[in-house]
Amino acid sequence: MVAQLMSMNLHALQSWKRTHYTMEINPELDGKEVVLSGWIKEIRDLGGIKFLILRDKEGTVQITVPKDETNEQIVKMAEDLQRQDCVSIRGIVRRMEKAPRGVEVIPKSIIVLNRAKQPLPLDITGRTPADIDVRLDARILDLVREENQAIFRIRHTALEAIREFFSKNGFIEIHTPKIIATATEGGANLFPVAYFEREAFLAQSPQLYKEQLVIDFEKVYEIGPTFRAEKSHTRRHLTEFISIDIEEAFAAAEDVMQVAENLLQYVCKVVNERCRRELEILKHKVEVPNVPFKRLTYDEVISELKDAGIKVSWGEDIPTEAYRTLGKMHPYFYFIVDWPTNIKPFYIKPKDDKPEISEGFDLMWHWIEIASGGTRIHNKELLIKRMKEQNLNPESFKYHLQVFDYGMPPHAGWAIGLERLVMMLTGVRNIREVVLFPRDRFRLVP
RNA sequence: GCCCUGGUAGUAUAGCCCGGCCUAGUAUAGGCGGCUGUCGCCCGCCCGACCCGGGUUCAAAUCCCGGCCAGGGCGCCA
Repeated sequence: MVAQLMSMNLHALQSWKRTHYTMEINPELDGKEVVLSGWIKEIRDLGGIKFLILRDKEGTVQITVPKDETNEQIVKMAEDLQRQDCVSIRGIVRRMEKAPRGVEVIPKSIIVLNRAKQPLPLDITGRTPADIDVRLDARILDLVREENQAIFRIRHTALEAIREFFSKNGFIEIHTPKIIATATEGGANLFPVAYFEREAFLAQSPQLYKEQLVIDFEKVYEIGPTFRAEKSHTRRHLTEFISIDIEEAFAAAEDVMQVAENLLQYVCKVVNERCRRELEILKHKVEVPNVPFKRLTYDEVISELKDAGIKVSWGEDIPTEAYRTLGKMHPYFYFIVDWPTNIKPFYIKPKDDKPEISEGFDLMWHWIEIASGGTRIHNKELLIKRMKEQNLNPESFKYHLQVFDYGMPPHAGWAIGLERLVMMLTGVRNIREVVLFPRDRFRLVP
């Protein structure tokens, strides 16, 4: 019987066009006929009456089957339904105090569009929680859960807010190549790819392209994938992640730091306003930060750490343990500025009056680095000198360097890791939670 | 690259330290039956597991070695 319905339903689908989403069903529709489509989330059969929870992209609504007032065929079909079956239901809305949200739908007819194989690999209601590894193996089912829907709606809203912000502030969205011929920054490990008869790499950053493009567009931003072949295995690292990059002509570090703090403030505000329900589901609060954020110099950080009993020699990178301590002293957002030049990438500008200090900065959220950037070098000779100091071959940057002969303006920029930002907005503790299909040191599927 | 921890039914766990009482307990999912207002419904019955290989021992889920897989951390970074 099910098979028959499934073959005829394509033909019949026109008359089964959805009239409402679940969340649009309210007590005012009492007595109206509606058509709903979605998936069975939960089933509670009390014998003479059966309750089905139907889920669609907007939420859930209760379908109630009172067996003695429903025709036999519908009762039979309802008996047959299982979690995660895909169905369309035509029924009458009924105002009902005892139902969730004060409303339910009494089915007049049901079609099964597809069945789900039982038992499912994990509990879609989330009451028997599965490990992250199991969940990622069955990610599509995992994403059905309300908490995950909330996470990805927040991620969507954050991206929406980011684009709004950049548009309002005169930035143009760009897309630079992800298949590249040479390392963009040196240092970080790139994934090699077979590019016909040549070797190519997956881009670890749009850095050089976005700098070049300031000649043409002055203020650019890119939201796109970046790849890092680093063997990190932590809750805050991925091998593929989305980087939010900006570059601005005629600007220095302080100018783009202001862009960053204003952007973060705006994103927090928008997510707070537009994602109330999602934040409630996640039991998370987003605090809208005040601007300007604190600006700590590298020297101040070193000295604060020293007072806390952690010794970091000048010119060394700050180890994770030290960041954790620092995060406790400075909850929420703060910048670290005036980094030693030697621990920053070659394109970060040394200070004119004190070249051992750079105009690079990091933006921290508690102990996690959420963005980094700075004023860039726009003088070709200095850039070549810095490449050599970092043991990079200027010859392999020929196409980048030639652009500096075409009137490269002073410029500055930064990059924010989208996933780390979304961790902050959702309160989740594992970065893989905020990516649909995460890639890390060990996970390549699904 | 290095370090730590773990692997028991579809899922999540108890048991492991101190080997035998484990025919491996519980919850949830799944199957069957019952139940007319559930919202983690309830009740009864059923199905279903010790990661793989080797070793120690009269005896191994439990101790030892190796492998595989997973989680977390370091370095590096967003």
